[in-house]
Amino acid sequence: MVRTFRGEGPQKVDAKGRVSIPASYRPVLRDGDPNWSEGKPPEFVIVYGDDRRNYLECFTIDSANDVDAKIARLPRGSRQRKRLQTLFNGQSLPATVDDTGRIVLPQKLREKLGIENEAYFIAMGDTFQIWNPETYGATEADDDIFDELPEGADEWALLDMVGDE
Amino acid sequence: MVRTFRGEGPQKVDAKGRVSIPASYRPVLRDGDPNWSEGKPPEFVIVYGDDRRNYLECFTIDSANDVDAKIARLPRGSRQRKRLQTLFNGQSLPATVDDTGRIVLPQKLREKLGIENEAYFIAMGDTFQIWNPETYGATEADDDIFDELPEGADEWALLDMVGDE
DNA sequence: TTGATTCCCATGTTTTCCCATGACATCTTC
DNA sequence: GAAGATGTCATGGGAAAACATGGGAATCAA
Repeated sequence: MVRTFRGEGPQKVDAKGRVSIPASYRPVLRDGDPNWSEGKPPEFVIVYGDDRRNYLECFTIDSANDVDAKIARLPRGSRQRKRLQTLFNGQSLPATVDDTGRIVLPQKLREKLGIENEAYFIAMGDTFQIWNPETYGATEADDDIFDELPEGADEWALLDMVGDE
Repeated sequence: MVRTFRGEGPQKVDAKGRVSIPASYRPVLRDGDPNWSEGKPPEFVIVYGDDRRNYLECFTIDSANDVDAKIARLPRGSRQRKRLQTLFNGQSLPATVDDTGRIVLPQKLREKLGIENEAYFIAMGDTFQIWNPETYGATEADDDIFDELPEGADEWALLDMVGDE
């Protein structure tokens, strides 16, 4: 079973909003879709959020279900639950990978991100993100936690902040 | 089986009160209607409540049955039970999706919400809501728990308030 | 009978589907 | 090991289907 997205890179977006999903993500999407079977197109979930969020976050069906289950454990009517449902159920949409490995980014989302003819994909563990290439460059450059590490430390130092189990 | 509504957006309401149900909700409504079969129009339940409630909450037949079952477990004659029955059985009505994917919002409900020619749909897990677009904008804007999160945190931080099992 | 409700048909637009092509990379086969 | 064969991938274009929305006639209800 494959469950972690890996890799990053730019991808062309055509006039209809179609984008190829990086080939290495596709098996992960398939495996993460409990309804998938040979011949059917894999489905997944795109979370776009409100205007503070300038990228798309993509979940396999399985991980989306996990999140939904977690949300469902919050007290009904609580503000957290409402907010999370707005984000995760409202400001999101189901997507389908077609048989050539593409998805369609609806115009609404392309406008939101300012994407015209290129999108930047980056793997993020059990999700992946889609950015406007320019936004991605800018945001990453000026918000890098690595810059805050002590001189000489390398990124793995961040891992030591996790307790083993 | 599809069970989670996803997506949001405005939808035109015509002079007769007709509104298109967002296409992505339709399969969920169908799957949630145990009586549905090819060719029949899917049914669901609209809860409108009293004047404290300024939106409509829509349930699939299945989830409406779940709610009814839960209510039935409350002590007969208890105030909670009475209140919930009033809301859920009394201040609600059955609805049918026609073959073009629309429903009719009765005039009474349009007046209650102040809806004239547009309605705002938003998915909320196993239900979806219908708002007057202005009311929705206003309510969301001034009650956002996200504004209270620490600088740099994103919405998922809200999820951490849930215990894992 | 008069307004409201339902049903049927119409239309412009958006999405989806199906087919096609060119770039690579790999595998074959002599 | 070189020319071709094969496969995957990214990308494009046109046709077909789905969708959102309107309008009118038929039906219903009070």
